[in-house]
Amino acid sequence: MSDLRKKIIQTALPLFEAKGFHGVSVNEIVEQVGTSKGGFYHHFSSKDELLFVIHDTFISYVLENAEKANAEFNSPTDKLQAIVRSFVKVFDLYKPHISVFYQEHIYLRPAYELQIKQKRDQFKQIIMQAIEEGKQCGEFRQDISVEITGMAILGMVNWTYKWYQREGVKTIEEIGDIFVDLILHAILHERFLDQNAFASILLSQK
Amino acid sequence: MSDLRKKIIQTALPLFEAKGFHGVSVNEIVEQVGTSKGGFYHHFSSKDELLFVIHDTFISYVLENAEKANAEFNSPTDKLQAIVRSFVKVFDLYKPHISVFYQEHIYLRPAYELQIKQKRDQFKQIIMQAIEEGKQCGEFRQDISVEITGMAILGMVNWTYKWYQREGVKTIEEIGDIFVDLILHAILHERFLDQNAFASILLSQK
DNA sequence: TCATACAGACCAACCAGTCGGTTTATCGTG
DNA sequence: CACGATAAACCGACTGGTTGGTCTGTATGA
Repeated sequence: MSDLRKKIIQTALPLFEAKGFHGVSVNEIVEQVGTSKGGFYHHFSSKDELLFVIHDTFISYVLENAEKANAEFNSPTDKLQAIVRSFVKVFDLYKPHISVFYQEHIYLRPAYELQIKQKRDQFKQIIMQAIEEGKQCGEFRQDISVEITGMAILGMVNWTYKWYQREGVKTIEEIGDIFVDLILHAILHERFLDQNAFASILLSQK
Repeated sequence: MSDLRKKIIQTALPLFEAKGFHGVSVNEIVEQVGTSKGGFYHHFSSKDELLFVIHDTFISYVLENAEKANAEFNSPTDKLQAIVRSFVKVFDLYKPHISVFYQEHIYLRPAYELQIKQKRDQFKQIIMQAIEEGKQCGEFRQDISVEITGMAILGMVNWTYKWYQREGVKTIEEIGDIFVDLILHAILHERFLDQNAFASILLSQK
């Protein structure tokens, strides 16, 4: 990929994050980059395409990782753990992307929106399926709602983009561990919850 | 409050929710309402004020409820339960407000932004304090991080605005119950987690 | 008569996107 | 290596359209 294209994306990202898609004009972007309107529109067909590219790089990465984790592990507990851990890490790598993703998705043109939605739904499906499996094979509690629990987990993790800071007291890995701990305490079947069994499950993944 | 002012807010809300603050022009709003630019600017000093009012009605309501719940109960478990339950209910009452709140807050002018941020921080503080108390008095696990757990709970609940639908299979009260159940399983001290003790805590609130 | 409520033509500012033109890199050929 | 040609990369003045906000005027009710 061309250098200028990369530089435009890198420059636009924090601007969008801070001021929103409509708070930043193309003129402002090209000025910051040190290029021109011509340069911009040589690499992007529209301002919307820039927005789409930002969305897509993030969601593609997340989906890929989730599919890997999903394929690698067998037990639902291990699967869910791996998915959550890798998902949380993304918030360190792609925080600006994610902020833009969740704040500005309304402004995506329908054709773009559709592509993004498909990948997002796939990702959601992977999580829901892991919970469903865990319920059926008895690792998770029988009395949890798959749908609501899935959305609760998604919400808990997704919300990280609102508050996570690289300079904070906890590293992203620590945050991931805490999330996994909370989730497993919340949904694991009682028989796995005594100290030793639980510790061994937690450690099995590290 | 004047009828027209109310009607403008009610009309603008779903428009902002669907198309975003910048996707809806003042002309479009006044056309839908059946009034004129003059009518609009007689009641609002700017388009931004309309955005602020939407933010403020929601966050003020949430904060008020949380303060009530906080004052009414003594044990941290009861407090946290009541706060979460009342918070979740808000997503049924104020869903459009909340969508706008989380999607368009970047576009608030600094002076408005500051007012909103203060109330939001107060609310956050109430939750954090409840968790801290629960830890100290032994109702909650000793090994949880107050900050991260608090943000996890906030995220789980806040994210509801992305998926909750009034016509869905679960009512908002049921969703609230599930959230409380997940949270308490995740953070309650083990000694409260055997079936009977837990059921009694859950029921004590209903 | 006077203030409040509303109407709607109007304006300055801004913005995404275009387009003719210029520079720079690439490469085949003698 | 030199040279010319072809295309890709980039420049920036310009435009058509839209937007938030203003201002003068009118109607209504106390």
